[in-house]
Amino acid sequence: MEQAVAYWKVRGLKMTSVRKIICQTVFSSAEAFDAEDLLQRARQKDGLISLSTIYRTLSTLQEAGLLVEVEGIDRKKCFSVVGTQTSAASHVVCQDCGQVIPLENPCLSLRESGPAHQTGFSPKKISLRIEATCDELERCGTCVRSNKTKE
Amino acid sequence: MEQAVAYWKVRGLKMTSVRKIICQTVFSSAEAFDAEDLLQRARQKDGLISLSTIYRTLSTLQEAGLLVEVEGIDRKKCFSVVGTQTSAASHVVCQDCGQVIPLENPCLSLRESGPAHQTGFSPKKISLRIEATCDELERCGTCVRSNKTKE
DNA sequence: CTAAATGCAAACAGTTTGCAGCTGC
DNA sequence: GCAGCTGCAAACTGTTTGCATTTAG
Repeated sequence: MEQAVAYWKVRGLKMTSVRKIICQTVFSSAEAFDAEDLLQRARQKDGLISLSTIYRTLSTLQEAGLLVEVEGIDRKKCFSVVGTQTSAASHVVCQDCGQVIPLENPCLSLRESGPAHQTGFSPKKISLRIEATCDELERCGTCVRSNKTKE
Repeated sequence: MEQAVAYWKVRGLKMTSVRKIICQTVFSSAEAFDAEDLLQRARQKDGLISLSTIYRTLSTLQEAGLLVEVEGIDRKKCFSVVGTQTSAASHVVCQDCGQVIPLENPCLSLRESGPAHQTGFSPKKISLRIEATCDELERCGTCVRSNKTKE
């Protein structure tokens, strides 16, 4: 969050009230979210925020390296907050509820960049995407996560 | 190729001339391709083939487990022929020329399904996507692959 | 006061779908 | 001959963009 502010300040960009709200919402997310989700949640604080602003803000946060993009189950762009990882990210994408859960995977980059290098490429972003079904749904008929009692 | 024929036969579907052409084209591809690429190439054999048929055929080949989907650099759906791999696939996606190159990565699934399992999910598809830049382009100013002297 | 940010509506791109006619079996 | 396939054009969906207006610094 402070990093986002810093990023904007450095580039001579403005910290507006809308951006503040979006940032607060973004950085309090445990899972990945798509633009629509974020709009929903941000509008609870300011009902006028528009989708385009959401997209624009997500772009800059991504450029700032504070978010990574993941493809959701329905091909939507999803975003998740990056921790300390450099350029590699792992996510589980649930086929049942569509939820996208970040996974710790500290050595992914180390492990996987080698082979790519050997084929004549320099890896820039590595992402592991695991599409999966929810065990709980399988057992109980409902998936706790699908009711989005989140945050 | 024979597998595709078999798949259709089993399901009571037809082997048409259009499908034959599309299959030939698909299964002679060294790299991943998107619908447009495939249309291009298939039309060299039959100038009337339509995009919708391409999409529809790609879908069934994917259902048949003969193709996997990868996200291209421009967010297009790309497809690559699966070898013997089960449910895991690795690709390098070149940021420079957009080409998508399949990577051998025999143990990916073994290595990566564990952690997902522990979080309460059963992995169904695992895909490793490495977005990279082309070393050659970096050195020489042109990327051999970008002129698509392929196949 | 000026450059940047916003909301809105319109534009876009890739993909999917409905339908009338054609084709394999 | 009937189920399934095809091409076309139209519909869709998520995302991006142009523009007139507002706002931070």
